[in-house]
Amino acid sequence: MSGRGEVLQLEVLDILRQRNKPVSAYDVLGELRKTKVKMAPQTVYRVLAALTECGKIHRLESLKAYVNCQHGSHQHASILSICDDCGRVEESVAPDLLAKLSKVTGKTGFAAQRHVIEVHGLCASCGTGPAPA
Amino acid sequence: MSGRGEVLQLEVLDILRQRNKPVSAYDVLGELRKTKVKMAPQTVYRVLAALTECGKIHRLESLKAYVNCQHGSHQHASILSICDDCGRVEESVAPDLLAKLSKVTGKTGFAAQRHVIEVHGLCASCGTGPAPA
DNA sequence: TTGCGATATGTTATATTGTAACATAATACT
DNA sequence: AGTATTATGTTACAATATAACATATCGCAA
Repeated sequence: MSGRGEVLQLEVLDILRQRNKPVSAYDVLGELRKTKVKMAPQTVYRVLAALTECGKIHRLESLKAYVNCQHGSHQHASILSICDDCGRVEESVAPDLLAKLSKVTGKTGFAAQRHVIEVHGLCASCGTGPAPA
Repeated sequence: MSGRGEVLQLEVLDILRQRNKPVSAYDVLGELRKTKVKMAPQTVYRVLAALTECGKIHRLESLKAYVNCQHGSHQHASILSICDDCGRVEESVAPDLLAKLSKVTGKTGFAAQRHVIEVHGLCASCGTGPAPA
């Protein structure tokens, strides 16, 4: 393993941390291009894949976007709550729920390998006092 | 509500039923274009959105594709098991699990509205005897 | 029944997201 | 050093999705 790409990984991680919201691959690309004009999509996707793989970021399938992992990194699947109003994402961990899920899907002999759990709704701030017009 | 678009809905539903596997919007488009040369993406997406809305089909976010609902139609969120080998999708229903999920994500005051649950893995046929080389 | 507002559908164009394929460079091993 | 292997850079393009506006249909009131 080289150490070249790792600098870029940190840079991308920083971008996600600063935004603290879901960011699309092309947004990341745009950010990177501010300093690296020749940056290509492929490169960004590779970095995002690497970061996702090692659990430092999460991909939000239903938003086609990425967020920084709030726990720094972890292996077990996350439950991601997406506020459809403010866009912020909360991360929950519930191993027992994952186990139950595997059990449910396993009834037919299905062997679960990767869980994608995304919950859309409204976060506490946006749900309670939604500031009427 | 008109009855014009409903014919198209049935046609799309038929395509998904016949394939019995996840189908991309553009695959559906291609199929439709066999008889309707001028069919446009927008139209297909609108039909798919309508069918999804009323629960007759499900969108697989992690595959960017759609499947026919195995139960004909329903309102509660489905748990979709996707076999990464043969591509087939199984559908589970587990209201208690959804309730638990809402409870977990609700700890912070988050109000869940829509659950996206997709499980990748291997189905019974593909997992047990994967036909060695 | 006709006129009009609201809604659905058709059409064109374009935006966004994602990868294939190959060139080049770094690494690791003999 | 020489060479196989893996990572990275680069170009081009494929696949997915939506904006914006035109046209048609419907529901309803005057």
